[in-house]
Amino acid sequence: MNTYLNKINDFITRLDPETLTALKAISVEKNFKKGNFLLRQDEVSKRSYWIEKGIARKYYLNDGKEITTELYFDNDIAVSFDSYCLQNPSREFIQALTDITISQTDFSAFQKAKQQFPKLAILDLMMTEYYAMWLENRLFQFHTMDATKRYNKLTEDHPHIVQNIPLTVIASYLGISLETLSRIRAKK
Amino acid sequence: MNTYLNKINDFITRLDPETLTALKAISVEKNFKKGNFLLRQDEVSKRSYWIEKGIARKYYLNDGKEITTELYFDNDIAVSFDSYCLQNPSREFIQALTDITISQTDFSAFQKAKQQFPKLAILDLMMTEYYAMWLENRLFQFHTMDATKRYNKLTEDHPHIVQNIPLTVIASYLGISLETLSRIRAKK
DNA sequence: TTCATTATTTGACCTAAGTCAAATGAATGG
DNA sequence: CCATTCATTTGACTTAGGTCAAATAATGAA
Repeated sequence: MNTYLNKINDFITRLDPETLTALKAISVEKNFKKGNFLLRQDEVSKRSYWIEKGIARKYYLNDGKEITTELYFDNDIAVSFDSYCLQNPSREFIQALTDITISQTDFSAFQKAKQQFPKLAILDLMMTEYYAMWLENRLFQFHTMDATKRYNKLTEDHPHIVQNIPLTVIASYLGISLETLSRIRAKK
Repeated sequence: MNTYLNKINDFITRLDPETLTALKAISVEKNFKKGNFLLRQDEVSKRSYWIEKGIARKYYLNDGKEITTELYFDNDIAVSFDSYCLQNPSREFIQALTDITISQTDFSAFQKAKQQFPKLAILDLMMTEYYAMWLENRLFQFHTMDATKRYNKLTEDHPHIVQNIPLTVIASYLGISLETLSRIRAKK
């Protein structure tokens, strides 16, 4: 999987100067304080966020309970995907879990740029493919691993996670209750 | 969601003749008998399958148990996604559940065609976006609905499903045991 | 038809994880 | 430095859904 991220990075670094300039022209750097929202429920996701530094998450509410669908670290792209694609109101929130720096790219400007610079369409495709594979893998983990295994896998993949993120968030990301997570951790 | 499928169809019908010809040139129609495999585990997914008529499914084995990850009907695209993108051996099987007719498109030919006809890259992007949204929705259903609700939703979305597909397949698609599915059906 | 094989149902019991409630620990503003 | 609020743990109990085993359909080939 990481192989594919490298491929994407290679692709970006090898872009011709014009395309690269066009991409930079539609991106802006911004900062958010811990706890603040990059996107709220019911807003239309008009931009994507490249996380330069810090941690963020995406979540939605179900029966008043938060379900965290994704955690973002350095170099991840944060976006409420269906809201971004369809330009519909989002059911998800995107929130900074630490102070963060992001580079945001405007949706409609990117749409136009893709027409003019076909390589940007290819880039968009590769990133979307990466996200789809990530989603497949997440489904796979839910189907084949119990709560303990999922937790172990997560801490293995992101050892720094526990230091920085409240357990409530981790539990909801793993699809288990806070209490169950606490018990899993107690066993070790 | 269906809105997006319409958008994709519109896009295809409005393609310029050259692009359309290029697309058709790399596609071939084929037939498979019920029970036969379009793709087996460990094979590399070198082509995508547009289902013209019939039903198919994608599944993998876990502890000797089948987990069905997707059901395909008319006009769906069947592909082992990560195997197709990365050209790695597939962990999934794709199998005809009825006699089916498909139109298959070669991976590497499509890659080349995308370079020459940028609109094909856009088309690929739209289809991939659709698949990612579908995956998000499937995850959403697993997180927010219990077995009964998932079954009701499935029969609602695909009323013809029960007539044609063995319950074992439906159960594994819903992520429940055959016995649980049987009990859910008995209640109604 | 009939037998054999496969699909589905039903019953009895088990288990991972959830819920509710209360206790303890940590962190932060005043 | 205390008090209040938030985060985490622990305990007791419940539950959705799984497992294993056996009983019925249903299907299909000879």
